[in-house]
Amino acid sequence: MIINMFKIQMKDFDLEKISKSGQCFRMNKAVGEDNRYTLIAYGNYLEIEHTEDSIFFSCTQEEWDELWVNYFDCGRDYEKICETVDKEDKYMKRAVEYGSGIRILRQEIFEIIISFIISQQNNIPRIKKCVESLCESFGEERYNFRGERYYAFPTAKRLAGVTLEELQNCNLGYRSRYILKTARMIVENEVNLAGLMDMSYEEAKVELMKLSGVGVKVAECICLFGLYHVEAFPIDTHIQAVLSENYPEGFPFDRYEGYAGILQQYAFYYDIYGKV
DNA sequence: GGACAGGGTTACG
DNA sequence: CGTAACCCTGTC
Repeated sequence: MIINMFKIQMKDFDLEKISKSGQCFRMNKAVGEDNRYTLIAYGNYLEIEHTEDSIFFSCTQEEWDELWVNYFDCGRDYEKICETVDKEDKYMKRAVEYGSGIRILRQEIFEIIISFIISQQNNIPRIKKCVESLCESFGEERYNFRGERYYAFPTAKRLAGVTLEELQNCNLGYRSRYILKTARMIVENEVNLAGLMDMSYEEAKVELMKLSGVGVKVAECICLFGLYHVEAFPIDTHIQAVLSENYPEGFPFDRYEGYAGILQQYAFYYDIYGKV
């Protein structure tokens, strides 16, 4: 059915959880297919099918090596990370078990910046709608291997050139102003995206907060999902509730130095979906 | 059907 | 430095 299926075996890889974990907004379950997902990233369209013992990707080995192996963070051992959780930490033990299969994707920086500006005071289904609307309106039109049309995420240059009225058609609410200003700042090189890659987490965070609509929380999300600083630990309303309920003495950041953000992702997922 | 909150940030006082 | 205002939808 799918042309150029590339097959791998990988543990800790659950598309359902990754797609619902609120880190990416363009990965979706294929309609009517339980184990198949579609994804648009870095301008490419990908289908993924999960069978009992293998995962199939609609790409060549070359494309896999060049892009997707890195995108799915295949070089990291998530099991090992989960094993470092304190046995006495019942909450985090449950969270990593419940969220087993979650990975942190290495996504495109500009897409992450805009997506997480949209995410403020917003919920995941609506964020997805907004992002998709933005892509349909301003993203480059392309065709997948099935001959179906899809849209790449808009470039900064394209967004910087639109009017506020045009943006508002995407139902972004008050975030339209932020997005337009941020896109323009990036095009004007007031914040240099390539430069961000070479900065430390703390430096990148400060730099990102120059952008309109980017405060502490959004900057930390961008660092975690767009720059792959897995030490970034964004605290939103969910995580805030988790911390005050389960870590009244404070979260053990020292124990998880350098990768606390990955545990944050498990906790976030568990808090949203794990409650009975 | 109106009120409210949803992965916050900005711009005031 | 605390707090209201900001858009827009889905949900109650």
